[in-house]
Amino acid sequence: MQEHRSLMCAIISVMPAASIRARVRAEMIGEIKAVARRHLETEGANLSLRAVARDMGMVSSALYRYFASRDELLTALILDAYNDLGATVEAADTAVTDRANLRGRWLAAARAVRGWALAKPAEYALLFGSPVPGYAAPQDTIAAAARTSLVLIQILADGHAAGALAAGNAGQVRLARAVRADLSAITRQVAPGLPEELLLLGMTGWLGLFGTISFELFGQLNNVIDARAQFFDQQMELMSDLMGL
Amino acid sequence: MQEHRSLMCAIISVMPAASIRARVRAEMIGEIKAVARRHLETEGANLSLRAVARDMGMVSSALYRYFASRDELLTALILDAYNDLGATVEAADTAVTDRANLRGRWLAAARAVRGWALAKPAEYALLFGSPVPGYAAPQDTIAAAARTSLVLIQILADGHAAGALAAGNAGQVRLARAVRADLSAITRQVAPGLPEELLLLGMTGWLGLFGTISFELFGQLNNVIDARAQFFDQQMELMSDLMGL
DNA sequence: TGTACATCAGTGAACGCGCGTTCACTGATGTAC
DNA sequence: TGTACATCAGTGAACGCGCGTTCACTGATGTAC
Repeated sequence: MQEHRSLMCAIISVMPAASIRARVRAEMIGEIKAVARRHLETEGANLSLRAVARDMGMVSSALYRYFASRDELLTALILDAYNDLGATVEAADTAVTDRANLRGRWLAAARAVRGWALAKPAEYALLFGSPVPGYAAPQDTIAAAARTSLVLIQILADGHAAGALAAGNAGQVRLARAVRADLSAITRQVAPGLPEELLLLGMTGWLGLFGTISFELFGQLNNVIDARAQFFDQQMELMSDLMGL
Repeated sequence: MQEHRSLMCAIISVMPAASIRARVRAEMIGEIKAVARRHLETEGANLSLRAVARDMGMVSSALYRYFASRDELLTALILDAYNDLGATVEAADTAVTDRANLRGRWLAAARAVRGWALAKPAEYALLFGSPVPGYAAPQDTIAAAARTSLVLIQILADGHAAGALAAGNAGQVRLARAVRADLSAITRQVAPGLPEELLLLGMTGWLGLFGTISFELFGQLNNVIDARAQFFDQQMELMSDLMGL
């Protein structure tokens, strides 16, 4: 963040006057979102424009120079959060140098999701918690939302291409026709050639991953499991076995 | 509900005068909660006492004769919801006459959870969605919250007692010490003798169950899976295999 | 059986606060000649 | 290089609405003698 800001200053100093205003504007938008994110932490999705403005030492109407409405600000936050999570998980996967180590990549990605969620619980809740009443997510968020899942699908696809997943549980899956149709619509778009049976197992892992994190964050593991990190790892190992990674 | 009410009238008619007031009071409380539940549907957890009062044709301050605060009403709703879900799942399990049909019992229980969630999405979100900001669930809810999980644990325990789960995946689980401690604290209380490895698999099923439903209800399956019911069944079959049911 | 009293449900006004959004405005910054 | 104009950020007041909670009160219902 700090570096980001000084980098911006450097950029500004070499830019023509015309874009300074644009640059400052971009920084303002960033700052508003940062303050709003802090508010999410305590208030949940009941984000108050006035409170954000107050924290920035501005009058509430000034925010309308940057966002046309409260919903638009919320959308920006959601989009950022999806991208932030996606980038984090992509980085975690990429950091595993042995690309053939599928289990290692899965575990790294899964732990990255959990780490991000624990670090930014309010944003996690915004993405994966109960829908905000009266708010409808626009189409723009779909691509950003997909980034995280694509990492997992890529791991499966890599394994399949290398023939490493032949011995997994995929052979035992009997797919219902309608489910196969849904799944093949996905593979067609993002991983041609990936068997639907394998993708089903991948979704099991995906659901188990987010299910475990949601239960931890939303309090369902209170008084049940204390060794959270180890429990999570244990569950992810099981998912890994299931997928044949 | 209709029957319930006429039953109450019958009861009232044979009761001493003193308890009529108490009876009416109980009915009032029930009606307030019913209206509040309807409001949850559209407003999420941002429940407004004034709106509830308005819908009942009362002045908002009148509600304070029945609930000391908004939080107390919320708590009552949460408690009711946990018990309602618990009773529904218990009934679904009990309805499977062949008690040795573990897979059938698991699927029946799982489908009951999903059916309840789809029928009462707002209440599901209240229990399993993002925590309500500023609201802390009191201890009273713990027992009610456990009812649903107990059904699943009982299925595992029955299977274990019958020796039916010996061939499952439990043998391959290597438990971390701290996780084993957490799990054995649970078995000691509710299912003595149940191996911790088996309970871990049970929790995987539990997490997969709620993870799948949450993703469906909270919109994460939009544009991904259309054949919801069949997809759910497919996932639950996989969980069933995993647990060895 | 009848009367005095206590209990309780519900009222209506008020307190003190919050919110999103609009609008006419002031001044500073950037643009074009 | 200097000046007239356009753009834009931010102000402050207002609109019209919401909220939870308290409090003194009225009247009806139940209780005790």
